[in-house]
Amino acid sequence: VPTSSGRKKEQPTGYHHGDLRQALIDAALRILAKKGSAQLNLRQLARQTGVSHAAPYRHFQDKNALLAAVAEEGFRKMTAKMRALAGTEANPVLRLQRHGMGYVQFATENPAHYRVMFGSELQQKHADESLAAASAEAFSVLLDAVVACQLAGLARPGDPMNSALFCWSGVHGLSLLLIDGKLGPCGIGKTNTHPLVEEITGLIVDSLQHSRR
Amino acid sequence: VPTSSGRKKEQPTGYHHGDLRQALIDAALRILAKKGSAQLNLRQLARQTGVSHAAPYRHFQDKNALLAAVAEEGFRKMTAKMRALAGTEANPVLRLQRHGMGYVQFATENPAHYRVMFGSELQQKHADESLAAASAEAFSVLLDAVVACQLAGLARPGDPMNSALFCWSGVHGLSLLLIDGKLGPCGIGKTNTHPLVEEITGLIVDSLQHSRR
DNA sequence: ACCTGAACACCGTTCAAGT
DNA sequence: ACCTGAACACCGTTCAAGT
Repeated sequence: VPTSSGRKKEQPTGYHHGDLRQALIDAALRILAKKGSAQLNLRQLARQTGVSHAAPYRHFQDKNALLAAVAEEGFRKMTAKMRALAGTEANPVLRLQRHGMGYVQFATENPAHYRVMFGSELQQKHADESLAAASAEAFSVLLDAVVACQLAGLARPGDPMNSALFCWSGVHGLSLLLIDGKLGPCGIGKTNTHPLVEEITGLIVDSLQHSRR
Repeated sequence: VPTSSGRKKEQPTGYHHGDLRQALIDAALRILAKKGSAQLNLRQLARQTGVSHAAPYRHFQDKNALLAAVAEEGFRKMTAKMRALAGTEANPVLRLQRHGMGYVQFATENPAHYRVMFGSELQQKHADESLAAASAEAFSVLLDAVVACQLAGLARPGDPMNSALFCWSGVHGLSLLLIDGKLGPCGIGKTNTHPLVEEITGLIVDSLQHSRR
């Protein structure tokens, strides 16, 4: 059975939406941005989308499936941001740092969305295949960058997995501390990123070079 | 007004409990350990404690206040574990690493509890003073250990805050990746800690020494 | 195929009333 | 002081019925 047939563009049947599924996801992102995950519920989503509270069940098995779709979109956007911030930078160490800064930037710009991606509202994350794939692709950006550093002799050799996980731990922890406001106010200016972000991501990538282990 | 009068030992009045407040917290911890935070609700807690569903409101303003108390107890236990794992170790760098391992160990042994401490179920964490104090004390363990490293010339000088936050980011991120199973099965054996934990906490403390910044 | 309306079980919270 | 029972608003989910 095709698991996601007709997912991208549903026929505009003359019913309320050509793509209620995407409309629900968009509404969820709006709620997350404005109110937070505590206010996110299917009935409210249905109301905002102009359908009955039972309609979402035509597109999602349950609330958890909706959350999984929201998380999946988050991973795609985060991956794009990580790649965008690296731009055309040639130095592999700096590329890795820019990926990390992109990661943190996505998290601090979309705190509630980020929380859905990693928090416990969303149950059994591993059960959703396409969510797992989107998450793996984000990680692969870090992993590939670490390998590039190794090839250039700018990171300790050996299994790149550990080094990449170390980087992920660092940016993940940093993001959450920023979101929780443990490191002071999160949004300093509009486009400016927090000065600590550059410093700490720098510490992270540096430690890949200098480690004695 | 005393904010928490008679908090430790309430008089056994002959009513259902000498200390319903603590009984509710204990019941919450039991649910978190066995079922996860999704199953944690006041009515179930009241049922398990043998009181009506309205009784908890005599001791907690709302569900959020109960979660704050649960989180606070988590920070105390985590602080104790961080101190315990350092034991009588003399080397300040190794002490710092042991603190980090204790942090991760608490998180992986009590994943749902840890999630309440840092997740978004609990709203406005900063509003609860005694929760903020318990959280700050846990952080101070790391901070003090970093200062000790600096005094011994084993960590770069300068504001120890950044270095401590870097360490916290690392163990926080590592804990969550482990809890989410991104680094393979979490509980390898009963008392054995994951081999990656020692390695990555080692990387973290090492980077405090070797950083060029 | 897609959506509606009623219905069920459940939860957070409040409040008058009980001991 | 501490607890109970009824009550209200709300949510997730299901299902027969509509177009």
